[in-house]
Amino acid sequence: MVQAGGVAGDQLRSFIERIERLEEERKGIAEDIKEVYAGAKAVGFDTKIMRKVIAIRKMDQAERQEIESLLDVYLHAIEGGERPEPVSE
Amino acid sequence: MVQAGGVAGDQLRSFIERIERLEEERKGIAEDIKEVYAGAKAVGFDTKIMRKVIAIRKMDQAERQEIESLLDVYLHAIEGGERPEPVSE
Amino acid sequence: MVQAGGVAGDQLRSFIERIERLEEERKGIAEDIKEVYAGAKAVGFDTKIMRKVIAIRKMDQAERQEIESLLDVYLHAIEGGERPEPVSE
Amino acid sequence: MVQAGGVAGDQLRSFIERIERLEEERKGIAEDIKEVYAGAKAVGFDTKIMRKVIAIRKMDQAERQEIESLLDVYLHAIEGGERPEPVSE
DNA sequence: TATCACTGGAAAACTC
DNA sequence: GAGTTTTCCAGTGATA
Repeated sequence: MVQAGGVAGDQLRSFIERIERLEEERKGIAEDIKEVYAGAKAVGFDTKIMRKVIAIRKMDQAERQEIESLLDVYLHAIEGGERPEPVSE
Repeated sequence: MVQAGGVAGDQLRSFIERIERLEEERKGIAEDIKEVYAGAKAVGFDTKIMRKVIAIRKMDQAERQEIESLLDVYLHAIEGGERPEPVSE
Repeated sequence: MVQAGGVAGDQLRSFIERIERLEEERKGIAEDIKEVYAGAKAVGFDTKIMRKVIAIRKMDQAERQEIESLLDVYLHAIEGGERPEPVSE
Repeated sequence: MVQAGGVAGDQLRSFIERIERLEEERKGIAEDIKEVYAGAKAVGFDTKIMRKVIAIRKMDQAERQEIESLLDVYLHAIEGGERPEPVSE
């Protein structure tokens, strides 16, 4: 055997290096974000409020997606004949 | 010493039993919820859709709370003099 | 047109509200449990171990129920006049 | 009155949108990482161990950087003509 | 039964 | 350095 690991070892190394590269990137982006916050703070904005605003916008977006997925489910149910219409009677 | 644990043991036992009782309750409620879904399904409703609706309503509520907390932070910031008004200039 | 929210709508609304109420309760209990853990931690207990203990007791209980139900089956078989085979193996 | 959304508003909006874009990117990378782990798992590697390996390599790297920076300081001191004390302790 | 999403706890990161 | 918030993963429970 040539070296500890052999082919499996090469494969493992490849996976790990890919992850490490991605984590580097992610770290870089995290720093960018931090810098933007710092810049905003430097010109007088309250970063705590900014974070809240961003959180709310994120929730909005998530909700919109949920509603769309609801629509999908609903249309699918109609096709399937689950319950004829929401309002019969 | 009378028995393994003594006073500390009694205390621990008490904590654990309280938790177990609460978990029983929680389990009971989970069963109730399941029953309600079953009842709804029995009269023809699509539980998948129901779950979506409930999830969306939950998100609405969470968002409303986030907005209120944003307001709190905002008012606090004004008092603190962070940034005079959102729109100066 | 009856309007969205006819009888079926009322029924659906009722189901959903019941579920939401139950989920509220469940959430409340989850908070209670957390508080008990916090209290235990405050007086020096290791909550991680406590969780293990509770998990084990739960398994024990499940086992006991298993045995009891086995016993029930066995006794019913006897009452029914069938001659149960002696449990071999 | 300039209207909510004057210059300060534009500036704020710009900050927030930049952050949101960066968070999108970060999210994408996080997903990539997850996929790599999934791929590794699929061919039989233990991701838990992989995480450990990566953590250790990160520590190693931090250590190496520590050493290099120490070396830098030392070399600069030499160039500057100061006579560094031999590293004692 | 097996996949699928979700909840809850543990760990990590960031802020102050 | 402490405290709070995000992030991550494992366990649980629902659905098909």
